Amino acid sequence: MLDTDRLNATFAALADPTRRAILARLALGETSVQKLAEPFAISLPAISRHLKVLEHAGLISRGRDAQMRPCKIDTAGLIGVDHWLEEYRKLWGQSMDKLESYLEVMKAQQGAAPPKKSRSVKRQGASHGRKD
Amino acid sequence: MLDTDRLNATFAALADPTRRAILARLALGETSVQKLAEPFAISLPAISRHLKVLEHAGLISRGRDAQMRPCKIDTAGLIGVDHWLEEYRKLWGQSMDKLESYLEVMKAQQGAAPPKKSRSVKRQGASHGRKD
DNA sequence: CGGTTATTTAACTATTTGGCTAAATACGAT
DNA sequence: ATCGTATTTAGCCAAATAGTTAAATAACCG
Repeated sequence: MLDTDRLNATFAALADPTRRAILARLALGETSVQKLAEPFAISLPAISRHLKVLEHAGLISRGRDAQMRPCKIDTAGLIGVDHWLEEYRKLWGQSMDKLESYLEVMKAQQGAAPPKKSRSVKRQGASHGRKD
Repeated sequence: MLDTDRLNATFAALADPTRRAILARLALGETSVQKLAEPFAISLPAISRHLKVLEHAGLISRGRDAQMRPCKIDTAGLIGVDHWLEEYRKLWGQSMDKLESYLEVMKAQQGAAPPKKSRSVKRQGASHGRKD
């Protein structure tokens, strides 16, 4: 798959709020299709198709556990976006400052805790309260 | 406009390779619609509509110069994407090394001292092959 | 004013997308 | 084998999208 097609697919996948919400849920950890479907008012087949789109976009991958197909985030798609964005970050000046302060923090902590940027990483917390 | 709608629009806009190419061109500087259209095999009205989509997505803005409507990048949309991505960056560990080496390069390039605040990042050709 | 250039709007068509329901498939348990 | 649960495929429809050409608008030029 060409880089260009992959980006087409990834951005297109991210353009749908239901799919972004699914991704937000998956950021908390692997789950079954049913569990993923719960918060939404749409049919299971609809969810199934959203998942196919996300998978095709390199945003999730799927395993097999009995009759379930647990989904988890695949970072490939996100990294693709991040990399694409890299070209443009120089356009809004803050990059250096941000990187600088981030690095400062890291050095101060010397490999102790993982990124302490903006939000905290709640492993268990249910509310990822995104309106997303 | 809700955050969610804005993201829908931005991601949808970025899902089209023509629009990404337009953005890549605009990263080099402001231009007229005609100039923007040149590299493409599609009609001017088609370009015009792409521009409308990009504008609506907060990715470009337009001025007026005689009968031309020069377009330039609006960082708002890109920053929106970057911010959305922030939630997910923790999922792929590489951040430290990458930031580290990036900063290293920057320091090497603009004379000894670490760029304290807001040093504008020089354009240094290099890296990222653009297939877009 | 009338002409030329730059860009947009209108009207139409083909394709894609997202949703639905009903039916099919895949496993595990009985 | 048959049943029950989990998920996908099929077929249908409505709305959105990307392209087209032709016509409209906007601003400058003589």
